[in-house]
Amino acid sequence: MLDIRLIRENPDLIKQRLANRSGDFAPIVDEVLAIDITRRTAETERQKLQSDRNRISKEIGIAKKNGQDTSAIETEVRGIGSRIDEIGFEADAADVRQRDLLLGIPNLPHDACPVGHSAEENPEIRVWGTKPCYDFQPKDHTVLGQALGMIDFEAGAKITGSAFVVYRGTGARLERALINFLLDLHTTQHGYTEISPPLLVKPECLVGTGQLPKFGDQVYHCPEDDLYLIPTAEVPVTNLHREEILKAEQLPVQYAAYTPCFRREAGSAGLGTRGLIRMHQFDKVELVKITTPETSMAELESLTANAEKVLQLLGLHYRIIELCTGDIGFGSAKTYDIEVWAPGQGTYLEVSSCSTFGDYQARRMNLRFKDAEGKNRFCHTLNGSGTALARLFVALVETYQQADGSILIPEALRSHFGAEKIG
RNA sequence: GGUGAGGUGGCUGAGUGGUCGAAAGCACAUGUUUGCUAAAUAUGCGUAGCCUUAACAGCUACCGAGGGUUCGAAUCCCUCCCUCACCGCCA
Repeated sequence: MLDIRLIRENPDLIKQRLANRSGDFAPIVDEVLAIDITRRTAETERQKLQSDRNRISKEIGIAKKNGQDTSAIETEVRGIGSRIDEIGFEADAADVRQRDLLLGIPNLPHDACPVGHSAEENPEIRVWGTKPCYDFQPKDHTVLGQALGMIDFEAGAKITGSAFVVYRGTGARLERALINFLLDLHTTQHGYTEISPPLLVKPECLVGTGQLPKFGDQVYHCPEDDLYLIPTAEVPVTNLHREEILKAEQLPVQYAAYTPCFRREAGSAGLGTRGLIRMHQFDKVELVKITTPETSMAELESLTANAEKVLQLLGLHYRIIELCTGDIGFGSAKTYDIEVWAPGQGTYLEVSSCSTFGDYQARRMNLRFKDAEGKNRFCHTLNGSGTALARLFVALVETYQQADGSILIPEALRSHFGAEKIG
């Protein structure tokens, strides 16, 4: 959520910076400005009337104590009360409307975010490793995995539906080994505290991180309890500190959480995403940081480096893409995507998206810290996958496939997996 | 799910209709004093909104949440949430 004061004082600057995103938000900004005036006018009037009523009510109390008749003055105050109700209704309605509008405005792209219109303009920042060469035609993970009995799409479709998968045998074991490998790496080497959160959250948590109200069609909802299945651990973990005022010395907060993620992927059907690449449910280890405004940009670099370390240790070729203003997420101020090479696909797969949200999420969830001067300020929040499991699974299986269809397990993963190869 | 007891400021804890944003204590901050640690003493010490300002100040709201009664609610009524205890059920 953007600061209404900033919008009020620099409307043109705000519009200009939002114009670099995809979508036209100038009309919403104008509506916010108009409703802001309505709201404040009504609020001021209400407060004046409340002040009058408070003063007169006190006088009534004193008069009654002295045994005086107060019926006339009580009638007068009753009139003030009904006016307060009327103007208050107006003020509250404007307040709700203003907040709704503000929740629909995306974050301002950071100055360091490259300007561009679409994904084609995302600059490549760096590349690690090289594409592996094979003296045979590398196979797709669905072919390899199904031949080895690791993954079963038919079973997933049978018990739940399409885009759900059953891992079995060595497939399930590989998934579990990867989860443990990732959590161990981030908690013991990178200083993150492990979190295992609920997978169902209240709507206000999704508002806090930005999925609601605008992207409600992408999350699974349990209407009887008004709870949502998390689309990413970012939601429960960042919201751990919602409505809190942290002490400056607590920062940065660093959490690593493994959770399944649930996404409806509405509108994504038939987009040529075969196999494990786009599922309604997938595992992910998420990294979340809560920082001061001064350190967030440096923390984004270290967060990204922490995620990259995963691929380096597993020996998987990848590249870092920086998202341009036309392609960054709704709440993001600056984002790096990590894309791993999948030989069977002949393409790079996004396995991590590392973003700083500035104070955008913190405002939505009222997450603050007390600075050295004792002032309460909004924190900055960051998160990135460290990493998504299903696509990591794909890259691993496809990269380490052998001519005979077996899969070699990279050195770093062997102690977690408990074997050197599959098949 | 049932019954009972509770939810007040960072913490403890008063307050059952009237100048209560809320006593007191602790913690914290600052000053003073006894040449240090410590003690004593004074002052300050919640969050947000509105209106203003060079700054201060002022006003309004907030005592789990939301409604209601009233001229006036932390205090009375209703609904809900949470915590604790016991019972039932259960991985």
